[in-house]
Amino acid sequence: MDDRKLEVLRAIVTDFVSSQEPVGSRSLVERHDLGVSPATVRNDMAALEEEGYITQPHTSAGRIPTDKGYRLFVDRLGSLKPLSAAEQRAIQTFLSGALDLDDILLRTVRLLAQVTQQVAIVEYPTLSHSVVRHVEIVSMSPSRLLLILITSTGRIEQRALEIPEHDEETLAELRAHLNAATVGNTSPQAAVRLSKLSSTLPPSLQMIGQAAIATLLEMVSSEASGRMVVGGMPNLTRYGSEFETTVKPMLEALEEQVVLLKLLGEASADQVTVRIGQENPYKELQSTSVVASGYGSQVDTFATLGVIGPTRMDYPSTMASVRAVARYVGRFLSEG
Amino acid sequence: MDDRKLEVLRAIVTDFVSSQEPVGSRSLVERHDLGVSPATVRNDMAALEEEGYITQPHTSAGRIPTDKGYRLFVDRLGSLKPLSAAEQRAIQTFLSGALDLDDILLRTVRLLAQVTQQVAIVEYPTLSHSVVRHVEIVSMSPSRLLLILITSTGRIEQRALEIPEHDEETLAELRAHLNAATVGNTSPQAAVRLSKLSSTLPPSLQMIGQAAIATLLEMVSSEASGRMVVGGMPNLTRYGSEFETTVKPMLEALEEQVVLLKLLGEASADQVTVRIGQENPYKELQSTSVVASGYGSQVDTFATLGVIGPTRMDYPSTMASVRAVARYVGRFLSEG
DNA sequence: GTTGGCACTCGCACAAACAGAGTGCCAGTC
DNA sequence: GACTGGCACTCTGTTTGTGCGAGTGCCAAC
Repeated sequence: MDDRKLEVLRAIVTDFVSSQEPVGSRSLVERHDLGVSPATVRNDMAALEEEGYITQPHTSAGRIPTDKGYRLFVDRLGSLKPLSAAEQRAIQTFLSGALDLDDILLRTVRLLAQVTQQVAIVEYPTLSHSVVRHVEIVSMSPSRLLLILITSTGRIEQRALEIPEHDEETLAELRAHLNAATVGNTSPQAAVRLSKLSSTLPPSLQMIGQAAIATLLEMVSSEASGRMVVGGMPNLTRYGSEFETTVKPMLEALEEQVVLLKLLGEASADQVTVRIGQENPYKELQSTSVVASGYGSQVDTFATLGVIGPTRMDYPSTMASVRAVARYVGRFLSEG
Repeated sequence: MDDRKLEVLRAIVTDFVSSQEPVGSRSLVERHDLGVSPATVRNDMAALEEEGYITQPHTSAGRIPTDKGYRLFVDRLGSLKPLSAAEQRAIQTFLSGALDLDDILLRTVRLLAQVTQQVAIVEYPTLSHSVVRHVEIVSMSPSRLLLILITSTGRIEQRALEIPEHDEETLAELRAHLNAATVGNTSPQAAVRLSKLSSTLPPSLQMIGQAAIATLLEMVSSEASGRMVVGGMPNLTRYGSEFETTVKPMLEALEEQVVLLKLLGEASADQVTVRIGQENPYKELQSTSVVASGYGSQVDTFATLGVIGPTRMDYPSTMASVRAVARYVGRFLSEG
């Protein structure tokens, strides 16, 4: 593809993103040193439109990028825009003094929303990549237990359990068994060992033990129920005009964890993925894009975080911010 | 105050709530059996406006209620509208099969949002009214502990703690002490007993113990950090027109836990409170109302739940729904 | 106290006219 | 062959003007 045509596309994308209005040939040459006349640009535009990278909302209006155009822009033209000094400083310091995992993720999502000026989403670290630290059994009432699972990333999972009857000694014994089987293991390992434990339990523990193990297995392998935090909702008001097409479907998606999870998708740490418009799996979200990245330690990916916004977003900046935050949080959580 | 004038006010409020348009004297007599002519109604309207209960957006438009008008309506005219059979059924069944506290509250907030068609908020049960069930200490790394507090309402509070060094035995001993001091006590009681414990710890536990007790005290008395769940955000799209005045400030409030807490205020169980327009503590939310109710057992109020929406909402229905849901959840949690 | 009538006031919807921005195409130039 | 200036054309958003309808306030009559 022609070099100048690419340059024109880049110019169109950046101008449209900043102005939100269709951009015409005249203003294009005025604002960018293309070294050619508007007429020439018009020819290039016609070609770009022919190939499906841009389109015009109506005859005799300027051009706006199509999803395909954005895609090309992101793939071939999008040098990540370096963060400002202030942003870098913010990212370096936003976690200092964080209390617990909840707090860390809350701060993360806020920061991400703030620097990108969009809606941010942070997934809780998934269990499968973390190591079981402790299993606790607590008696809530004569007929009710609470099983608690604590992992190396600080995540805590709880589940109630109905049980016919029990005494403290039995519970202590069971607790010891469960911990012996799981602590220090990753979730998949723990699952295997729990299954084995099930058949080797002393008779006195059979009743309660089986139920507890079943529940614990569920918890350990409950990847699907990945919790998440959302922030930056007020930024939605910046898209005032496109209420129906953008804001409404987005709010609906944000309400449904499952949808969100699917949207974020899976990404290994340090790799920023972009889903543009109809590339993403829900047709209601055709006019929104998702910029996501995995985060984690050098060896593991804990989970995913990202932002969601209108297709016409500032991809270079957003991608840079997402990557920077993901890296920092990953490192922070690995150390802790 | 004149009986008929009250009746006129009621008619104006209900009509305006359902149509969202200023209501005039003619349509008023057409839709309500007032038994008088439009001219008479006009006189009453003039009086009502004089007294500040209604106002007209511009000369020669119909009237709309003022906050004061809504207040009078709620106080003196608002017979709670009974729930539909479908709603009652929904409320009776929405909690069946709930897994844990998180799940219960999530379902609650969804239900509330659905039946009221507005944004719903549910506060987590506060610690002060619940009883400590268990305290757990988990070693996360050589220099790091995780303190976990479990209460009778199923709420779990966690906090990380930096510690110089420690071995398992010491921890076990400390755990025993902490549990002995707190289990079975309400938060305030536990706080007192923890303070006492602090001075009677064996020397071997002094170092770690002091730090742990300090942290635990914080957790036990951390009323302020009441967590909450929000749901029904998509309902915000129904106020499309009043973006700036209603939706934006609402989104901003929803992002800030502290603001939300203050908005919900405190209410004892089984008492529905309504804050209309500028009655609530944030001037940005002048055009929104909050309908809230405490929920809990017969003896205790656990926390508050409610909905937030535009001042022109259907108060009778909303209040009825909030009350019904609050009652049901309160009962459910008391039994569990 | 209530009612019918009437003059008056606005806001809003609709239409027509207009200005501006942008395009596509063509003929001329380097 | 690629680029440019010019020109006719198209379309939208805005402005301006007009008429309609809903609603009010007031007054005289019942």
